[in-house]
Amino acid sequence: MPRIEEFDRELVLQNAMNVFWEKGYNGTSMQDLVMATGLNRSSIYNSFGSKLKLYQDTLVHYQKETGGMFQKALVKAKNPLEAIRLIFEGFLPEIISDQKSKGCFSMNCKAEMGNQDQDIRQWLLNSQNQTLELFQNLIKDGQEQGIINKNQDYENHAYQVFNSFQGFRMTGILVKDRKILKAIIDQTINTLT
Amino acid sequence: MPRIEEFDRELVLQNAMNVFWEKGYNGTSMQDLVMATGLNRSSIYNSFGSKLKLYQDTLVHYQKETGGMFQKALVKAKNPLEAIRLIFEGFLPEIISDQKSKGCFSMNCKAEMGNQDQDIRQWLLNSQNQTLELFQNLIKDGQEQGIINKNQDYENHAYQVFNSFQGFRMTGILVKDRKILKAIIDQTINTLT
DNA sequence: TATATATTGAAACATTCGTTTCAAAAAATA
DNA sequence: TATTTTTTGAAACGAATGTTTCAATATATA
Repeated sequence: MPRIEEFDRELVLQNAMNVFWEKGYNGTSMQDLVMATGLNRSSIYNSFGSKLKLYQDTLVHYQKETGGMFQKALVKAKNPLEAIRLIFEGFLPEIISDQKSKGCFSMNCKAEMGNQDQDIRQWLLNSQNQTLELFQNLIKDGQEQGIINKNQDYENHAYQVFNSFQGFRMTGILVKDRKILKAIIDQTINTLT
Repeated sequence: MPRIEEFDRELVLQNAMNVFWEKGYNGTSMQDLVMATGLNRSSIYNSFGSKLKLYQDTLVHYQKETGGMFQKALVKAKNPLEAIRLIFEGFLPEIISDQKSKGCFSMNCKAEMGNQDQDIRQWLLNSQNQTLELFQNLIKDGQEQGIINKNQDYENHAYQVFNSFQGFRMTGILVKDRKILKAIIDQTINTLT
């Protein structure tokens, strides 16, 4: 009996995400979202509840996207060390071609909303733990294979890589020079070998 | 002849900065600023021009503050390597005691406003260059003194330290464990020795 | 085809936004 | 003390904010 939703939910989330990404949560108006998604105001509220809920949905959408990039790197890599390198390098095209200087959606979210909304804060913590665990597992494997040094235990190594990765995303906002970015990746990998 | 300004300009900037820092530019309303500074609306406009100009003034105020912290580290340090360590460690108290999870004002600004206002973008670039030059000079000195390795030229080393520093400020938003933060600093210093 | 259900479009909601206005108040100079 | 200059307080500005409303529209089932 029900009339079915006409729009492509993932496409709407993609478009909404891009606006939030560029302007931030508070910098984005409902009117911006109406124009970017092509949906009517009432359709947005009917399907997503509120501006904040829609924002949270775009965060999950983003997580899926980046999760896919991580998986690609894991599949392509021949060993754990190369996997970490490929994860970093996977963001190079996005960083360099980012004409609008949107930066990283996740970092932007953390800076703007990490201390404003409890649900978002929890999402950020979960996302952080997921990334840390991924690095931890890779480094543990690498250490067992003798590819990665044991100067530090795998937890500390993982935090260091995580730290460097976050710096990488922030640096990439104003630094677009591939050579410099590559050097930063090299140095991060170097601390593991 | 003129009636003199009654308020302490630096104190007003300090209070305004704290609001912007916690809520972001777009998350802060003029009413927030009136309450935080104790000034009347018209006084704010009369003395600072607009919300955006006031924000820009708080950025400069912040730069003075952090510049002071950097100088303290330089004075206290016995060598360039220790200087870099002290710079990082100088932010530890702020990070750990940051109950509101405000993070780093400069990182927040970069994430939210770096692509929204040309003047702010330019300020961020200047600020970045200043920090990079500081690190470059320290590392060049350290290399000449034989304290810092020559695995990389001083420019690349500086970018790596800068990158790690930005990661440090972002990581510190959700990670408050002193041991972990110390380990991140240690690893950053390690790449230089 | 008739019915039930959900989505859609346009308008309106109260509230808040950043900013302006202007008369009253205050202080330094003459 | 009189004058000049600036700040201050309170109110008001139009525009924009996020959200709600509700009749009209569209569709899958019976």
